[in-house]
Amino acid sequence: MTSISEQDYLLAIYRLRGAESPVSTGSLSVQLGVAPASVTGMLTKLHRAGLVEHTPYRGVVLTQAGTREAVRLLRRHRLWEVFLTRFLGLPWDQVHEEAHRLEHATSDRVADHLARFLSEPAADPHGQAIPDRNGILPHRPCRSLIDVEPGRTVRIQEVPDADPALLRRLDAIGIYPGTEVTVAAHPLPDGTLPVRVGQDEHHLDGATAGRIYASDHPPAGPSGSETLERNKP
Amino acid sequence: MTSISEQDYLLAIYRLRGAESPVSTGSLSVQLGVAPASVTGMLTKLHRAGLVEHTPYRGVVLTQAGTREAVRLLRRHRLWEVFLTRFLGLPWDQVHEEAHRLEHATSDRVADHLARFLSEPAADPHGQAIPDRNGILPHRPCRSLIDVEPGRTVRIQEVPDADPALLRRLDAIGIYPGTEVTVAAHPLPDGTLPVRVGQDEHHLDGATAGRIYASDHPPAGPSGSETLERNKP
DNA sequence: AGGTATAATTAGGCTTACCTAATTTAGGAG
DNA sequence: CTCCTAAATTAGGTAAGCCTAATTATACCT
Repeated sequence: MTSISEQDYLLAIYRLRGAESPVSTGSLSVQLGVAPASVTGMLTKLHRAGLVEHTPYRGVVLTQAGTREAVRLLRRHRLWEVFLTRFLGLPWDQVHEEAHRLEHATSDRVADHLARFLSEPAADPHGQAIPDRNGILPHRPCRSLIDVEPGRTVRIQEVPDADPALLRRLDAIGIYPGTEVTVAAHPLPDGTLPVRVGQDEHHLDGATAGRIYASDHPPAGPSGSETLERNKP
Repeated sequence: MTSISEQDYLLAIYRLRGAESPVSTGSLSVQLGVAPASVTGMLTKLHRAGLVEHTPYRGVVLTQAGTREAVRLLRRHRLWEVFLTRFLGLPWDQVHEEAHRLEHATSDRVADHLARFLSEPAADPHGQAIPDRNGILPHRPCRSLIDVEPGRTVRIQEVPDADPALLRRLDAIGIYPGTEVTVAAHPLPDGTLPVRVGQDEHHLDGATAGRIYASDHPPAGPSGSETLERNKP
């Protein structure tokens, strides 16, 4: 039985790409708001439980079992985010925190019923993909805004979900999944990226632009295959 | 900030009528599945926090602050039970356990939005009243089945929510909020109470009958003021 | 190659919430 | 009124999960 703390660590490692490449103690310490020494202790514990491969001073990667558990949690988290925005009408900058608590209190049974109730959604309000009940994450081809060539118009697929202030800013300038934006130029000397949204031009700071993902789409047709639902009812 | 454990104790005390009269260490120990010594320790802690009035060897009562907190939790618990049965289609014998976990992961904000989404329900699937957001519990006049005079027909208002096996039995014989039952006779020597439900007669054991509550209602009209929703969709 | 800054680990403690075993209290029976 | 039993409390101990401080490893720079 994994505790809430253990679950938090597994999900944090997963979010830092720990299913693919080693994650440092330091980055986990920042992500979880915990002292580095505490991370080391927990990693040892998760290692003994077979959820993680930890090489001292070299970082940590999730085992298959650890990845499975992390994806289960990710599914619960994002399903709750969908429910909270779509049915309870919570603004998209508040649902991450709420879902973070609910994800640990959700049985498989409830998760599956919730997914069915929500019509098996493919993505949460921030556009992040929701794993299916077998842990399969649908792969969508998209790339970071900083990798888009200047002049190209793309459709926003995904924005970072954990920073409420950032989400309110993005909402204010109209950037959310489904929006069309045009990258206006190369990044400026100050590191910001000029983008056009509708008639307006905004500058996104580099860190933000790097964590917004978009897909190319036929410039001719205004609507692609399927449009993600809006974050507010 | 009250911990999950503290919350469990407060709600357990409340359920044992600890807002009205003293509750013993032993009954809490049974209710929570914890050693009596652990209860004493936690009561001391809750006492220091001003949530509880504890007189050693004499039992514990909730203070006003403790009652307020317990009722907040009760509201969350029962709101989730309504959601889980009405929208997710979970059977009524499973929702207590699920709601017990969710209640601790629910902010005021989510509780209020959930209540609005559910149309401010007055009772959970077991007929137990849901406090409003100010902590006011609607009072419904009803009495235990063992207090009903033989021959009288009453309408079931409330059944105990925590025992899945019992709930499945009640469901099988058609006893749930809204059902009309007739108390067929005085309790038998073996302690069971004969009741008629539709055409069938069943014997309820004393402990069960004592925890089922019913209201008198006009024998003429088949439907009272408002009928509680059924436990399954 | 050596020295040093940074990151990670070990060592030692604290708090929460539980346990078992020993002791104390309350309250009824004789 | 005293004794006895059941219930409750105190005493002492464990496991999780966090902390700070001290130590050790890595890797970069000259």
